[in-house]
Amino acid sequence: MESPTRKDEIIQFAARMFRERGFQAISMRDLAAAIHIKAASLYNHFSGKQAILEAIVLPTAQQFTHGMHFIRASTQSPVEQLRAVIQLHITLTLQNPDAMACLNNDWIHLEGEAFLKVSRMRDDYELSFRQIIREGVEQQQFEAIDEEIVLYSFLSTLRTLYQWYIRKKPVNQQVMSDSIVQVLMQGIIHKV
Amino acid sequence: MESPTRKDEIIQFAARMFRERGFQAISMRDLAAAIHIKAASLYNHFSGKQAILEAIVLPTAQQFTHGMHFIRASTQSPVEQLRAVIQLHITLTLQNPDAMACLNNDWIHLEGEAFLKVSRMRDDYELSFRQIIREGVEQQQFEAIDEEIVLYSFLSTLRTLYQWYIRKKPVNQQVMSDSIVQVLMQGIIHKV
DNA sequence: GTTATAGACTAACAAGTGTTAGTTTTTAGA
DNA sequence: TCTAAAAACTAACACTTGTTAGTCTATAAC
Repeated sequence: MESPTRKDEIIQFAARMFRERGFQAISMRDLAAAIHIKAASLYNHFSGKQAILEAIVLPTAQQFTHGMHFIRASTQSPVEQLRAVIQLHITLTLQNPDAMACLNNDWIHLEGEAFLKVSRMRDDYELSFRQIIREGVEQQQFEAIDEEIVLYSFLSTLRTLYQWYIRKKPVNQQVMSDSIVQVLMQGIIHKV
Repeated sequence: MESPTRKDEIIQFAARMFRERGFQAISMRDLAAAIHIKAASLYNHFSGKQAILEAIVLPTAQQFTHGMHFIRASTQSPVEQLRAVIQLHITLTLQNPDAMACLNNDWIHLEGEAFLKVSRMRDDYELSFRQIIREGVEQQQFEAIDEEIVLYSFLSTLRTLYQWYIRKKPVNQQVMSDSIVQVLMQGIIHKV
């Protein structure tokens, strides 16, 4: 009953096309044609275009929520938690870059309950992120810098990872992670 | 002949709406209604929807191109040039945040010559950015870090500035600039 | 072999899309 | 006041959109 083939194939193609041209720019006929199907046949698998978008975005958003909760529940120091968050973004991005793009660019086109759900998850995520930074400053692990700017700088960088990771050839996840951690944490200015 | 009122008003409204919901999600009737006009009347001012998008995106892109050329033509050190680039982004973003959003999110929906033009400008811009970083590393003003990751981290942060600057209340441009420069250049880790 | 089901199909709908043609109104300068 | 240009209008076009209804077909279980 749960043969994962067809439905998942649609999701995968949709994610790729939404990423490349945007949710609004892709019609059900475009999507169907890519799978060599007629548009009406998509409705055997999904209740509509919105349902496809939800099937892409919601699970991805939930992975971030769970990851962040796990990190916050740990006893790690702020520095270690921040490193773990970076690692979380890298892992999820490499795992499904197309879905990451949709989560970042097309979540606004969700409607009704799904939209509210993702909105809340984004808010919660940013809140947790902000708390890690605050604790790091309080414990003097971080400089006394503007929290909002750190949050925004980190999140911007991590959220657009899907646009850039390709340029690193056979992406060595550990090397990449170390580089990002160094740039974000230590800055770029040469020390002494 | 060059009364700037009506045409500019359309551009301004369009930029705001494109920013909020995306170029593809806004119809000519949506845009017209926002100005209390009928859709057909828009064609007295623009040849079409594409022309409106171009009128928003192209001038903004050109401002970046000119700014970068000016910086590269100077005799400043890599550190100073990088600081100037950050300043350029802040200035242009505060000057017209809606247009910045369109340049970042909707330039893909440009067609024909306009698309190619903006594509080239983006490539050139990134190339210059990369050169500044490279020279900084060569002259040992920067750490020996992964150039691509620095480029991507900086550009991601600066390009999404329009999403965040609002949270700083009566935006003091100098204070904001100093904070961003510090976070990006020096990192966040507390030193000794 | 019969049958149930998943998954494809055709045809069509109502609404919305960008755009054009032609016409009327408003505005501003002589 | 008259006139020419700017800018609004109505009406319609050809096409695309998401979606539905109803039907046919292949596959797998019994």
